[in-house]
Order: sequence, then structure tokens, then C-alpha cells
Amino acid sequence: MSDEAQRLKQARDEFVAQWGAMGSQWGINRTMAQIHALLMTAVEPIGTDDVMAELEISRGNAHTNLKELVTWGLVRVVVKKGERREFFEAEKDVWKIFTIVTRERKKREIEPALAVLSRCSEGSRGMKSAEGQAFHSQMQQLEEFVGFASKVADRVGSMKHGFAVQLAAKLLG
Amino acid sequence: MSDEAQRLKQARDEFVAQWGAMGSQWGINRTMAQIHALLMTAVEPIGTDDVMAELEISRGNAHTNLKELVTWGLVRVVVKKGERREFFEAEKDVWKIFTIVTRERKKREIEPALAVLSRCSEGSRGMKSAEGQAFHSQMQQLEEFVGFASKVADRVGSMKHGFAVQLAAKLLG
DNA sequence: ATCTACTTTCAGTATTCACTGAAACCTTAG
DNA sequence: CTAAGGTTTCAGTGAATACTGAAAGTAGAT
Repeated sequence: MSDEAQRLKQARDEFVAQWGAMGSQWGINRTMAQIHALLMTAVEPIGTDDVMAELEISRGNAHTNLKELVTWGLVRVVVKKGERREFFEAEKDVWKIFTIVTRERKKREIEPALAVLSRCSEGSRGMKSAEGQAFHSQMQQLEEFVGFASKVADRVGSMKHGFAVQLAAKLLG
Repeated sequence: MSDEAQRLKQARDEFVAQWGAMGSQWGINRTMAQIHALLMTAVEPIGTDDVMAELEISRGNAHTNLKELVTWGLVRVVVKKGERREFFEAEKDVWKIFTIVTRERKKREIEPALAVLSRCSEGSRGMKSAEGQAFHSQMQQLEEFVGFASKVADRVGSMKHGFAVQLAAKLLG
């Protein structure tokens, strides 16, 4: 193997390992993040067995996490003609990756919070005691803010890349 | 206990429980989120023993998570005169809470990612093979995007509430 | 209809992460 | 100094989560 090919393999392994470690920090399961890293840096679609071999994981594990990535929309299933098995290919456009992750995190983090806050705010409406009023007010403020974050996430998530860049340039300028 | 006081207790318990459950989703430990919820809805500073009693957790657990909340900056230590023990009080301003969480998440999620990407991008600079170039390009794009997200987080985190509201109004308008 | 090449599921196991409770450690008061 | 009141640490335990491997399921090919 050439020197460069070795360096490349090393760099890629490092990326896969570290991206996986990062996944934990992000509340995403390590294997899923590793598979994602592997696919993002693959030149062409790869199959379940390649994933198993590369990451030294079981078929079940590879399967589950590949399907989860497909559910998120970060990975597509590809069928090659003349091949019976499925191959997988990751979305590589960073802006698309970002909007997908934004959408998922909104679903998982913001929306449940909003539901909780709504109920707590509603359940304490019109209380007479100082404590009751303070609680209601706190719930209302949180609800308003989170609702607002939810709208921002929607808006940003549906922007075209170019527009987002413009907006951000203004923000940072 | 009056009817209203009961309703309040119920609503507050629900908030604490649900906020805790949410914490898991957010990659924050459940107890820490529960303590935070408890403190956010407390009328006055409370002590370790109150937290232990309210959440039915051990001293060690209460202690560790209270200190972690203090480290984050979401909770302050308060000393009452004539009292030897420490009391705790949460920041209640939602915008401040938001900026603190933004700062912490940037530190925990964005900065390590950036470091990884830098190294991988650097380590694959100037490769000749198509694979090497594709890898380098992918790393560069990710690095650029994440670096950018980092700056946005800084900027938003240091905004005054009023300014952020204005900006957001424009964004959502 | 049967074989073959895969995909999917899931009970059991391993790993990781959080919690307990008790001991060690401060700090102020007497 | 010693005692009392309070805080901090941490080894051991428990709960949650992820992973394995093998069996069951599916679908195209013969």
C-alpha cells in the first residue's frame, strides 16, 4: 500500500473513531455516529458486511443502526443492478445534513418540552396565591420561549443554503 | 391543604418529573434536570436536604448534581445569615438560561467536533489520489460549517435579550 | 416448490452510566 | 484542643442501554 493510502486510512479511521465518541456527547449512539462517519467518507455505496468488517460489530447492530440512519434521512438505500443485497450511501451536503439534524432534534428535544410546558402552564392558570402566580408566570415564560425556538428551528430548517449563508453573514458581519 | 395548593403541588411535580425525563433526551442527566426544574419553580433558595426529600435521592447524588448546576452557571449558591449550610437558587430569566445552555452545548458539542475536523482535514491535505482529495474536501466542508456554527453560537449567546427578539421577529416575519 | 442469498428480529449478555451510603474531610463554636 | 454541623468523595451496586449471534423471515432464481 502506498504511503498516501496509509495516511488516508489513518485519517479516516481517526475521523470514524472520534465522530463516534462525539456521538455519545450528542446523545446519539456511538455506533450510529461511527457508521455515519464511515458512510460520509465513502467514495461509493457500501454494504452491511463492509460496515460490519470495518467497525468490527455484529450484523444485528450494523443493521439496526443503518436503518435508524435511513429513518433519520441521513442515509439512503441504494440497489445496484445485478446485486441482490442493499447498499447504503450517506447524504454528503453539509447544509442538508444540518437541516436534517435540526429537524430531528426539534422533534426529539423541543416538541416534547413544549407539550410539557403547555400542560403545566394550563394547569396553573388563574391561581390566586403568590406561589401559584409565580409558578404560572414561570411556565408561561418558558413556554413562550421554547415555542419561539421551535419556530426559529422550522424557519432555519427550511431555508435554502444560499439564503442561510446571507443571513449568517449579516449576523456575523 | 387548600384545593389550589394541591393543584399547584401537582403541577409542579409534573413539571419536575417531565423536565427530568426531557433531560435524558437532551443528553443531560435526569436528576440534574429534575433539580433544575425544582429550583426554577422554588420561591426561595432551598438546601440539599430539601432536594433530597423532594426527589427522594441520596445526599451524594443531590450534592453532585447541585454542584454541576452551579458549574454550568444555572444555579447560584446562597448563604443565609445565621445559617451554616448552603442554599441554592436557580437563574429564572429564560434568556439567561438559554445563553448559558448555548454556551455549555457549544463547549461540549461544537468545540470538540471542530478539533477533530481540523486534525482530519490537516492530516489529509495535499493528497493526490481521488479518494484522498474527496476525503479532504469533505473534512474541509464539515470544518467550515461547524466553525461557522460556532461563531453563530458565540454571537447569539452574547446578544442582549431585546436585540435577539428583534432579530428573531425579522426572521419569522 | 425449493434453494439461496440476503434481511430482520429478539432473547440473552455485556457495557456503560448513574446512584447510594458511609467514611473522610472541612470549618466554625465552644 | 474537641465536638458538632455540614460538605465532599468514592467504592460498590443497580439501572438503563447497546450489542451479539442465532433463528426466523423474505424474495428472486431455478
